[in-house]
Amino acid sequence: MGDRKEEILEAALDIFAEKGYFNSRVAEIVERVGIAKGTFYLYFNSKKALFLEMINRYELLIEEDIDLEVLKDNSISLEDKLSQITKNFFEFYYNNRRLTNVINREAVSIDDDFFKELQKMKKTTDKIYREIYEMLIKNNEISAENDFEMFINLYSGVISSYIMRNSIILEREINIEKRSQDIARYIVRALK
Amino acid sequence: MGDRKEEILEAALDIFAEKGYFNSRVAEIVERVGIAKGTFYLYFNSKKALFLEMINRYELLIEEDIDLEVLKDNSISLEDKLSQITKNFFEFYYNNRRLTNVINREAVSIDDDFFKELQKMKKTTDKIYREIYEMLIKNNEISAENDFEMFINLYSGVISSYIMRNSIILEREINIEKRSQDIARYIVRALK
Amino acid sequence: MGDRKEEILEAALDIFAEKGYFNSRVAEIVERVGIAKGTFYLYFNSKKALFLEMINRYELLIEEDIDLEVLKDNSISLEDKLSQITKNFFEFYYNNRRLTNVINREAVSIDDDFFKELQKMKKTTDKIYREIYEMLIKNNEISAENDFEMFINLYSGVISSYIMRNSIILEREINIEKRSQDIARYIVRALK
Amino acid sequence: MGDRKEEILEAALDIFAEKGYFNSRVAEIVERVGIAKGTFYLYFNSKKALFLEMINRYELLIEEDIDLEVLKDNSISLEDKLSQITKNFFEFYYNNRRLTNVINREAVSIDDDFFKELQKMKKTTDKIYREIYEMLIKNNEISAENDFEMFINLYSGVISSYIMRNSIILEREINIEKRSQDIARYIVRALK
DNA sequence: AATGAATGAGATTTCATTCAT
DNA sequence: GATGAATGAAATCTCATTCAT
Repeated sequence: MGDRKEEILEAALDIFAEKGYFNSRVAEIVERVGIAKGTFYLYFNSKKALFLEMINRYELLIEEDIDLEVLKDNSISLEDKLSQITKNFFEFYYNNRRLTNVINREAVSIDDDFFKELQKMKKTTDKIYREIYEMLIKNNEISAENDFEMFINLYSGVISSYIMRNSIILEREINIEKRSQDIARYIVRALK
Repeated sequence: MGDRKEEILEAALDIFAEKGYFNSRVAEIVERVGIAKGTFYLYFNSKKALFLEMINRYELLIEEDIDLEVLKDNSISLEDKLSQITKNFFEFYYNNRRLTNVINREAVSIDDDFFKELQKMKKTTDKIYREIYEMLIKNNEISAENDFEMFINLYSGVISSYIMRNSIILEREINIEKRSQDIARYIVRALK
Repeated sequence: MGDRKEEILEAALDIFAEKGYFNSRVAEIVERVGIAKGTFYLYFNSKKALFLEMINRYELLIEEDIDLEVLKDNSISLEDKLSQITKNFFEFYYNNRRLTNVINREAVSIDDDFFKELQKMKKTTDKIYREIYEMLIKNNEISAENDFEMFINLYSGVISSYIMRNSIILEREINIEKRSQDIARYIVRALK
Repeated sequence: MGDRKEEILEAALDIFAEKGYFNSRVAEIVERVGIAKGTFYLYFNSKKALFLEMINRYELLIEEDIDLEVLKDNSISLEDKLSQITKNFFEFYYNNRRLTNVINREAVSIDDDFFKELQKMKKTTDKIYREIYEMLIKNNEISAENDFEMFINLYSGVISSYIMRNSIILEREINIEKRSQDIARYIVRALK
């Protein structure tokens, strides 16, 4: 069954979230799943391959889950648009918070293969922010004098900051609804 | 001499910056310094102790280098104040960019000792942002309805984002002067 | 059907010839046959048992295929007799060249069970050479002062050398007809 | 000390001679030397690297130990020349009999790195036989109609055969002096 | 203070074999 | 007969750390 693979990924994520990739042992992962060591290698060629697949799936998830349709809706205000997308980001990160943490943590670990996979992911998120930016410019919702670099750092910066500052203590909750509105309001004020 | 210790820290930073803490070997560090393995342990109790000292020193550096005096100067505008402090942050990060990268990277690596050290560092930077925030509130330079959480995420978020997005490719330069002014302007607009 | 067993032996020989016994995996063998791993163990108790059977069959083949009848024919010369037998050896080795290579290669691998099986094979070939030797001595075709040890080393040595020197590059062809005549001529000259 | 490396090579040879390369474990080698596992890897990058070095040293030994000077001495007969060289070969193989066995055994193990190293060795021995062959042809000591391929198979064949037939039971002794003379006599008779 | 050979616990990975279906 | 997922013992190799010199 393909479920066995999912079980391994799930257990690995638990362990990685708890102690980081480098401090996690294949022995612990298989113990948590309740399988033999050899079984692990039926599903993944190596511990590294498992992590690469994890990152890869995360990337696909982002692409799928961040919905930009709202940008095209002319009946709602800029602030509401950004608020909804921000909420979408927060929800995505919240729903995948362990994975988000694991990847953010190990993110720049210098290993050529990780680096490539993470660059791919960066491209994906950059593309999302660029779409938002261009839609806003096109509709004259933000001033054309704001360059993209400024926009992405301001917008993704505040979101990341929320995520990361709160990720260390995972349990600490953010009021997503309110914070999304706040962020949208500030961004609009800053960029209009 | 005490210089020997500095040499080791310097070499370790080179290696950590290049391949991350976990992928770096004590063997490589001592080879770069040109000393024997045993010598390393005359100066540090362990590889981990070296890294903890590195983080600790970084923390002291921040406290020393970020100058908040400008906040008290009533002759200059809010925007200029923030611009100067932002520039101060950028310059600090730029001057210590390898160390900044190394620490950001490994920052959340879950190991109790690292965790404690990094929490201490977080307290230090939080304290700096809090001082800025309170000064601004006290002088009515930003609206009192902005809570600190919002302020720090917005402000430190955009700075971190600039640092991290550009850190991967270290050579890529930011126009610090201009970007500091831009950021200050946006923050003021957002929070006034 | 019994064919299944032959298929496995055939595939195993392919793989052994390509990478040697120790570097060959049961997984590869069954994959080549297109059967499941479990099926392999319906036909052989172990990977080793398969190899032992392979060696055993080779031994039976030699006994069957090397035809010593010509030695009894008084109408042909010593040289022609040896030439025909030599040709017979070469043809046997050529027809079973992968198997010959595999067995020569692993031949002395010290494992008690292999050792026993290979000793049995050595006895078989020694017996053949001894029959040739005794026939030649009996018919006064070679001088009685040549001892068997000398004979077998000279005769089997030159044949083996041809086989092994050319086995590494399997494609390289020997002109069997001519080389058999040459060898016979030299042996006769040397031993008469 | 470099002696430690020699100790490891010596112990490895013992074990390889006893059970073959593939059946030997690094654990056994280090146990025999009386060192820790890690120590092994200070001297050799891998088990394979150790074996490659072993083969390489053997090759250098052959080149050094087989003395062809006698061929140039016009005061002695062809038979005596060959006898002396044959004795030289036998003595070399006898003095290095465990190594000879190990290498012959694993010789054709198909692994690209072994293959390359063994090809190098084959070139070395071929060169020695070719020098002998050409000296003999030049001095008209053997008939020019004998081609090199025939010569090397006949000559190296009988020597190898003696070595290999007796290697299985290592203790069995050959009367080197007598057998060298015999072989020389036969070769001369065969090729004159 | 400095050395560096030696350590050995422990990590990842392999693969012949089993057994419930 | 046939399957193939699962096993787990055992192998190779790593590397932070020690300690006699």
